[in-house]
Amino acid sequence: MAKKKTDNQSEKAILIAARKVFTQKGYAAARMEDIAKEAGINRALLHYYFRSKDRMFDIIFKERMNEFFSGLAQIIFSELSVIDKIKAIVEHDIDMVIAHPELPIFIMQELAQNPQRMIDSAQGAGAVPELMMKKLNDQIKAAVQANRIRNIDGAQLLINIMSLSIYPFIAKPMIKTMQNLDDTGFNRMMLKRKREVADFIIDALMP
Amino acid sequence: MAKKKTDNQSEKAILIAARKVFTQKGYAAARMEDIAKEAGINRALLHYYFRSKDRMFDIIFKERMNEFFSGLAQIIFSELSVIDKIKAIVEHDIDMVIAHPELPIFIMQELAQNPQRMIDSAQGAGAVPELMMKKLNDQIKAAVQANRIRNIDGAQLLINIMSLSIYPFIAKPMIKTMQNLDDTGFNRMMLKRKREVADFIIDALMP
DNA sequence: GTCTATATTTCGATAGAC
DNA sequence: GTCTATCGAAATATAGAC
Repeated sequence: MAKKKTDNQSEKAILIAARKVFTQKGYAAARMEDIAKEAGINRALLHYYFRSKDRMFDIIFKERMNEFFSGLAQIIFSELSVIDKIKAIVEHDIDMVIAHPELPIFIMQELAQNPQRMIDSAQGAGAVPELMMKKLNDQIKAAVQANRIRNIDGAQLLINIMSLSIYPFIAKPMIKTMQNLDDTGFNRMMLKRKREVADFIIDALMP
Repeated sequence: MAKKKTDNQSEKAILIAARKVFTQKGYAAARMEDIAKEAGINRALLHYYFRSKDRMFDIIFKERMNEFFSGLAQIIFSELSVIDKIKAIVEHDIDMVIAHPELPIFIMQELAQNPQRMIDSAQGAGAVPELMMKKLNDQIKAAVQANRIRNIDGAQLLINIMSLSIYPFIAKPMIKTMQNLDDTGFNRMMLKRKREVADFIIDALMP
């Protein structure tokens, strides 16, 4: 039963393989042959299921964009305090990139090649980005008025949180070399960093 | 005199073009034809001067790596105070990425594809990374003892500075869309951010 | 040194048998 | 649905004229 049909097993295997290869190598360097081999099937089948490399890439890219951004909105719209949201976003982002280390470079590299993808994606999300920023800024304003934190622009705060959480994984080869770490050591450092990043941001916001 | 020789004008034009095309598109997506067209010459000349795409890329990549890292060492080894070094690194990094916005993604993407490049480069620099970190950590220790700043690991501090300065440029398409900015607006925001990032870091370090 | 023409290889895509 | 074989386009690299 390694052959024939019924089951959409091959399609699933292809999607898993495509996700891996595209994410690791990027669109331009990814080869249909790589994906087929990774999926354990023939190149022709890729076209049977997905017609072209471009269409396959579109599917994978949208999926990965969603993976990258969806957690953030959920936390922002939750009822946590500002401080707890900072902690939650750092926790979420670092966990995400430990689980998917190549995701940030993949997303950012492909967005740089085709920024329109970001605009399309934002429109697909309706007014979510605007609502998110409003929710966050309102909450910051309240906390500032109660003298719980210093004033800061919500957008800048988000950029700071994501920078501190995600950039180290983008610069991973650099950090591993300079700190003389292997993959295990790097991940251990990043797990420890969760706490340090949250504290660092919170310290900077204390009045 | 648009033709014939003597002058190494063509070689220079090719290097400039290669730098631009490789940095914007990355190795895999860059085409020899793109580079030739950008340089205003024929594809065959690229091979005459540089033999292959790989050799050309090596030259450009090393050059750009150096461009990316050289400023940092200079500041670390200077005689500025810790606080002034933080300001100087932020200033330097943000200026650098405003001048060369595609540099960080280029470096990080290609390093991810071939981490060995980082190791080679670090060896080429001798013991510079180690010396750099020692110098910084000693200076931090002294400042902590004098109660001028809180304790922090030098490596973590450097990661934080570079994250806050460089990541926004890696995430540029994302930020432009979410903040509804054009390129001018984005750069204006980043220039303003110089001060904010330095303050943010320094606030987090105040005892 | 520079160009045109062409060789060579690689890759995405399709045809057709099973 | 899956495979083998092959087409045709694109991309790197080289040969050879000027």
